[in-house]
Amino acid sequence: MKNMLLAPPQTCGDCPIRHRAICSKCEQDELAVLETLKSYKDYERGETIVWAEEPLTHLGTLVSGVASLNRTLEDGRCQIVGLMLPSDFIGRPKRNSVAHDVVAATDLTLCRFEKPVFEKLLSNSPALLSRLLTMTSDDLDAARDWMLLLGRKTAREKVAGFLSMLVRRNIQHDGMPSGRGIELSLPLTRSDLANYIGLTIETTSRQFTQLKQDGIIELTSQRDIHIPNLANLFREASEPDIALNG
Amino acid sequence: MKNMLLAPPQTCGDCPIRHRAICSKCEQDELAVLETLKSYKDYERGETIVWAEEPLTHLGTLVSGVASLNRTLEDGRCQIVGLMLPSDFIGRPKRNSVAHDVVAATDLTLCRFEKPVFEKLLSNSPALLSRLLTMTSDDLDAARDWMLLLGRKTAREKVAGFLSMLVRRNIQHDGMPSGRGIELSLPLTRSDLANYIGLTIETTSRQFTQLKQDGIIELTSQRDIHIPNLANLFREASEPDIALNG
DNA sequence: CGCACATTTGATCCTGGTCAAAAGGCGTGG
DNA sequence: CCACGCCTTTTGACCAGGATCAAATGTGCG
Repeated sequence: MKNMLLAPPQTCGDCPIRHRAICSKCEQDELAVLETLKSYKDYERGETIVWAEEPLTHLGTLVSGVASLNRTLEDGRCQIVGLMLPSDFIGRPKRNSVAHDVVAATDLTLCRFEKPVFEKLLSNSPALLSRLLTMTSDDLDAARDWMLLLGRKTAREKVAGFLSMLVRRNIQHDGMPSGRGIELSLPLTRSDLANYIGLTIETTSRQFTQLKQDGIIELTSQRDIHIPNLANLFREASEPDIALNG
Repeated sequence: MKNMLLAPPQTCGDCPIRHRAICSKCEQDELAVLETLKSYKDYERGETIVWAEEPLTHLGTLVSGVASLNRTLEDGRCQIVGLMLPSDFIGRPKRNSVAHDVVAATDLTLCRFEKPVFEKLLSNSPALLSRLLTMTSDDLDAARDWMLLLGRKTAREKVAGFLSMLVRRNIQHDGMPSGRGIELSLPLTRSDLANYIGLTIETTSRQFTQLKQDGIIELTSQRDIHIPNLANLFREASEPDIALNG
């Protein structure tokens, strides 16, 4: 067998992302209902979870792994318009399709509900509805941040900006690192990465070697990065380093 | 006086955007409550309605005119990350600031609520909450569409794509045009437009003259455009012309 | 009419794209 | 354990689309 996925949690109480997913505002009684209606499904790296413009049958939360939202033009040009990490919500209620493919960037596990079932839950649970609004608003803010990166930043800033984004999302959930440095593991291939930041693989690669030579990052392996100084990275990304204060 | 704005409607019943704004799903009783709490405010072209990272005191709906959401870097580079047209909702509940300036691109009128007041309304009205979720999801879809344009499209496609987007939004509200052609009035200066599609004013202008020479568009005045054939425009934008069917 | 500002046009430069080849990783099988 | 082949990533040489700098033209308003 190609790959063993971690066994998904059996109960919501054990769920590692329980406190930041769509269900995080639900009380015990609501949670009990969700528990009976959810089901887990695993996908392998490269599998398409949802096809653009095709009927959307399930909605759900990413429990582990990484997925990308891919928008592709007829001639093959591709832009990744969203990166889904554990606890992110995938799909859109009250719509029978979405405009992008959802693709497993790594092996991953989904906690799913059938779409009509979830829609009914939503209409009966203000906690769920309000949490989904907050998460959607956060996604919108992130998308707009990314528009600035795509529209106005240089290749070097784009790569540094991507790494900064990953660091921020790590910090958000794991807390501040003890020292000033930090370890990072890339969840994307160079090709995905390029499609996410609006460059070619070649320029992306070149910028990586540049940042390495300039001491901003250190590659411990193909996928693992050590960042000796976060402030330096944020500066290269032309981002305010608010994540370091507060 | 520099400019007379249209008098805003006195009652929600007269409101021109009543059926597609945040309040469109409210019943008469809820509407009556909103009526007592709303207030109108006019802004002149160029005025900043909300400053990025500054306390957000009001939320509301754009009644008339156009506003842009501007994200600006320290060195002056600017990207417009959203274009607000009448009926769009401005601001974010449960957050005390936003990451972008909101700027009046034309003279405009807002239908506003004080933020804490609106938040209370939201928590008591599923109709309001659910409508806001739908609108936010639509904004997210639009932002992701735009990421594709910013990250992967050529200058010519970007300009054509901008015009296509305007046409679609017009059609959405006014219905299909009778003939195959359509009139369009640009709500943005060249500079705003360039900042929206991630180009300089110079390239934007060059692409306009190109599209003009190629017969895709005809400029009747600086701001007014005639599009003889929509399908041609959509093709230049590398967009599927779904808006023409259905 | 004349001034201020927006837009267009022109000439040149440079960042990132393209095409091509080399180097590095990794799994399979001898 | 190593050799082979496949695929990903890096590096190189060259090209081109859009940026930059500068000037001309157009437009609205006092």
